[in-house]
Amino acid sequence: MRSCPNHDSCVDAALQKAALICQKKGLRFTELRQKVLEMIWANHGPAKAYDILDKLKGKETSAKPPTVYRTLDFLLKHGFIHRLSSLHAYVGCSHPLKHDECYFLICRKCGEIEECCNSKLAQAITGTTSRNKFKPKHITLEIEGECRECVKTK
Amino acid sequence: MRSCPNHDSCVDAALQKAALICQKKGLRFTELRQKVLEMIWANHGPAKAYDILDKLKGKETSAKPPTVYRTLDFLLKHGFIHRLSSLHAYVGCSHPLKHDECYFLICRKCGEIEECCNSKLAQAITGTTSRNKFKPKHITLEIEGECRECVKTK
DNA sequence: TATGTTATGTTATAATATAACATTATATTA
DNA sequence: TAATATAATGTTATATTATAACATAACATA
Repeated sequence: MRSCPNHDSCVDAALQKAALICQKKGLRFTELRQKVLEMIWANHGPAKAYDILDKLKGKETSAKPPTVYRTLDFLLKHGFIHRLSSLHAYVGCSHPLKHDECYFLICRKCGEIEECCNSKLAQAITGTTSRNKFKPKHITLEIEGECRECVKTK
Repeated sequence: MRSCPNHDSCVDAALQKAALICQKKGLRFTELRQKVLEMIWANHGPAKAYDILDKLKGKETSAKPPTVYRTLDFLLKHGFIHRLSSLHAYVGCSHPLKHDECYFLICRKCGEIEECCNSKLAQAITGTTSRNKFKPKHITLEIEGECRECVKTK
């Protein structure tokens, strides 16, 4: 992980945050959900549903696609992860509860994904939609390219 | 089509534009490519690959998935259509050649898609990426919600 | 402990997309 | 114009992503 020298603490933080939020909201943070969230947080890159499935199978269970997709739905619904449409993949959310709309910088080279929550950008989007009298419900903004580090090491 | 009183001319314009560009660039605008582009332009909503496939089959051919996907690739590559990641669908581009990055307002209710090329928005995105020293290669911005018309007719 | 609710298991299949190789059509140039 | 190269399409097979539908198990609450 380029951005985090101690990734374990990164994962722990995410899991603890999720546990806390679940507690507050009266949601059940089951072992399965924990495991899947942890797998997604295994790195800051995109996690694919069927890779998660394979890992789950490896661990013990007779996991099947619905096992994974239902768990992903739960995690998505409560803002613990995001779905990256352009990649058919999922990534952990670093600030669940704060806000819904997140934008992503996706590095083609190292695969790292940076969440990027920029108020100017948010404003520009709102500006566009309101000028069009369009009522936004969900925004997908995924910017694919080369990250800071990878640009350096051409 | 809410936005175009005479949609036929809309389709014709798109096809003519494409034909012209192909000619200039020395690309072959084959019958298949024309047909597929026309099908995508059949409305201003998202066109799905397998729906196109079905229509093609209906027409005559022994069309198969690669037939469609290869044609879509061609149309995408040369900017005649856009892919909407969040919908697994494709939509005609109303100004091929002008620029690469287009943003989309996707109406949940009527399904209409508006291309929306806003320089402020483009600037905001560039601002964000450059602040992050991120070199963007491809931008996916899809805003799902309710369009002007559908908001009215609640 | 009975009951409703939520979560998970299970089977099957739908929907989206590509790999790999064969054939046909077109363009080029000898 | 025939030979050759290139681009387009045909064909078979399969990979990848995702959901429907129904069964069972776990948990929360009365």
